[in-house]
Amino acid sequence: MSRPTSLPRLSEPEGLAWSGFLRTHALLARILDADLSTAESLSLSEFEILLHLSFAGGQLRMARIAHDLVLTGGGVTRIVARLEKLGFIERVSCPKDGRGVFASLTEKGRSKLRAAHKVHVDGVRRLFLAHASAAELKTLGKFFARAAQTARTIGPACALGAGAEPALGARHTFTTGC
Amino acid sequence: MSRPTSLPRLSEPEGLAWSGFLRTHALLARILDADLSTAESLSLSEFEILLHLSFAGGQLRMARIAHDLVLTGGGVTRIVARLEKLGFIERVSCPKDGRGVFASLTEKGRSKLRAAHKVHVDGVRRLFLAHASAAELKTLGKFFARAAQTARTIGPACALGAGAEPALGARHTFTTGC
DNA sequence: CTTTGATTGTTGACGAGTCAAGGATATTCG
DNA sequence: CGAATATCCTTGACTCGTCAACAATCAAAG
Repeated sequence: MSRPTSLPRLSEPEGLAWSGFLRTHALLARILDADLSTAESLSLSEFEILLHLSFAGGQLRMARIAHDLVLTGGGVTRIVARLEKLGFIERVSCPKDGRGVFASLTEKGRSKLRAAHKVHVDGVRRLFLAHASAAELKTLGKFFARAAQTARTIGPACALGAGAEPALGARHTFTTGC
Repeated sequence: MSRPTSLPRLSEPEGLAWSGFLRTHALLARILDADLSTAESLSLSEFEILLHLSFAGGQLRMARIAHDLVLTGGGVTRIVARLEKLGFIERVSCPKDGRGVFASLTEKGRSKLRAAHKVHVDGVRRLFLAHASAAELKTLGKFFARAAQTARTIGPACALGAGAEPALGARHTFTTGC
């Protein structure tokens, strides 16, 4: 009875990889968020926006953040609103495009980020990086890059918002230009 | 200026692996959920509970589901309530333990699961499995197993609910016994 | 038996982010 | 120029799952 009938089953290694992926993500997200929250009163998604801004040189437009972090426009508006109220971010309207709004790291935000980053990196090393050799790490990186790439271009089976991407492949250096 | 000052940075392969992990999960979760929703009107978490029940032989106690799928007790109560209303699951109180409640797959639930499973597996192959060789798949599986294992036993830095696990290591066969 | 302590599942209150609608600005084309 | 169309951000309504409090039950110890 316990045999799940005739499901188009995954092989065992397939199943282990996939379910491991899901469970690991759920566990790590929960733990990292908890660590960050108790240590720095920042949620993981708030932190990730701060971090992403820093990587990009300090400011980024709302839509870009949403795309990069796989969030909704509305979602970003709200997270940024939170961060702004805390003084970690400033909204700066874009001069060249009347519709555009930059989320811009403040000095307070940068210093908060430094503190939070320590906690975060610590957790990532302990929970994630510690389990892979240098070679495995490279494999992981390439694998995820392929998967993410495909997911972004292919999208849902019932295609919705795909098509050739606009302009976010390479450049990730100083994005201060509008 | 664009250099993020003195963050205890991750090396490039480390950063790529970690951020790839996050982004890939976000993308795939979103797509798989959308596919499942439009094709079978089932959310990903609802589907996962159905699937997990099937794997376990048909029924499982609430707490066990919560543990295995990394959810909260309250969360499971609500998802199961939804599935029950749809007729895919039945609540059966546990005879040996007055507090216990089994979530039990109904025939309707099994057939729904079969349909949804097809869609799901299809997506997983296309978006995830397609990007790894057999060898890489094994590496992934082992890596995630180690990570999840550690995450479960170590838990948050500010330890909360860890300790030696109760009894869910091996047995995963016919769990029909109470 | 009874008391104390731990577990189990449910529920109200809430936070987070999605979705869809809407106002504002850009862009394209006639 | 002017109209049609697309993009950007925000907001109200809503869904989902968490958190904390609670009632019920079990387990251990006196």
